[in-house]
Amino acid sequence: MTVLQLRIHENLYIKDPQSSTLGKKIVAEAIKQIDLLGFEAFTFRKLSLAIHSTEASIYRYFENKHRLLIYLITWYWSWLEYRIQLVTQNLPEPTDRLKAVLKEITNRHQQDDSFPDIDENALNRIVIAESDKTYRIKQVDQYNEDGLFRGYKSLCSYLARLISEINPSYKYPHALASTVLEASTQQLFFAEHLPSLSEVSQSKDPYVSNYNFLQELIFQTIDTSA
Amino acid sequence: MTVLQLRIHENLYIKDPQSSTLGKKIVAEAIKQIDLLGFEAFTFRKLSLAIHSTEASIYRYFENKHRLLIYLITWYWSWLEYRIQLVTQNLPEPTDRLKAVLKEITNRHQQDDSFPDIDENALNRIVIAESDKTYRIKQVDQYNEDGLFRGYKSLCSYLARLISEINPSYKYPHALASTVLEASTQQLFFAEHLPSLSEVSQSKDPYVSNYNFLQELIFQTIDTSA
DNA sequence: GTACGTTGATAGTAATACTATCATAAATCA
DNA sequence: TGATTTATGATAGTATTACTATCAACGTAC
Repeated sequence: MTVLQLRIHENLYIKDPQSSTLGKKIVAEAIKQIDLLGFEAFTFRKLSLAIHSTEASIYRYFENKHRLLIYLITWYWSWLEYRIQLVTQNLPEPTDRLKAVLKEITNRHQQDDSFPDIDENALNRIVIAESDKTYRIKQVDQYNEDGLFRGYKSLCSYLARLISEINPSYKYPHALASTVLEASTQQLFFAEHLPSLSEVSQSKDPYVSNYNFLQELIFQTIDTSA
Repeated sequence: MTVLQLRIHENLYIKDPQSSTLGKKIVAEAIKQIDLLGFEAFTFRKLSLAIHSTEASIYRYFENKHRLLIYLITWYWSWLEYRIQLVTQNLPEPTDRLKAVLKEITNRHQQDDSFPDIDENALNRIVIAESDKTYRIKQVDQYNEDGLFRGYKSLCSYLARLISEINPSYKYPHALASTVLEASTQQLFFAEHLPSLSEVSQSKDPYVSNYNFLQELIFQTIDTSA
């Protein structure tokens, strides 16, 4: 299988971690540790010890641990968009495309051999647990200006365009798209940790149940027959 | 106007801040500072300086700043539920009740004279900016066991019951309730900081636009005519 | 073979999130 | 009134974090 690389916005790193062995080790181990410890308890010191490197070296790749998190989450959204393109290529009907997109978004992902350095499954868990932390910060406006959220915004506007294609008169395609995207991870988080907030928790396969919930939500909302 | 008090889960504080002058000052100033600085930059040291007290004294009320945040956000959800009860009292039709509830949830709140110590407007901004931080933590399961999220869960299940009343066959009342509750603050956050993620940002009054978006979302989703 | 770029080693700093101890003033109770 | 809790303040101290700075060593490229 061909090994691929995703282009990640250059403001997210100081030195491209995909360009060196150490960079790849930093990213791979960061995914492991954030998944395991949670973002708060994760530190560059722990990371440096695990890969037998130093804090100073890691700082040469990432300005701080928060930018590293945004880098990882952005990588995930970009990867999702790439997979969505693959999956929707041969679907002429926008309705089918939307369903396929939702399937992909709510999928419990396995290792993607096109990107051998990244553990997509662990990254998926990180997205579920930590993705909000990318933008729920005081500096959100500055970060946004610097283009750090383009990965997420790109995916969201793709979804919004698809919604508009199906129902051009629907007034809130972007709001619906962002709501569904957010809910897609939120409901899984609730299912695991605050089960009384979502029926998804009672299902044998929460991922499938999540898909059903969101599919109904989106199609009912933009349904023109009403 | 009668001055009221909300009962907040006792695990959220060490000593009830509503029981003393210092306690009230801590809460009032914390709201000001978190609103102004954001939760990350907010510290007990800054807070203690502002109210001419000491860190040690604040620690006698709250175990740490995170629990103080949960206390504030819980206060807000409980207050919302209290207001919702007022507003829905005389509405026999569940459809009218749901609309009134949504109006209340999406309202840009003003000072409530029944609670003179709390700046509801600032607290509303804190909820929009920081509410996720209450539960997006590694200790979420322990916190949940300790009952720290009952305020939010109570509001969510109220909404879910209302949804079920309108459409008893709808399969995801809690998931829809939590999605709408989350979206109600999220969309306002996006409108202000990441406007391309929501049409709500383009409206003259984002609060009204947010209401319209959510109202349509919820009623279309549980509509039985389809 | 030299120059440059990458990494490692080490040290240091300001701030944070606490914990502990003791003194003092005020409120409570007998 | 006097004794005793109780609440707060004052002060000090600690481990950890999130960096920044400097210099040495190593390998590669020209």
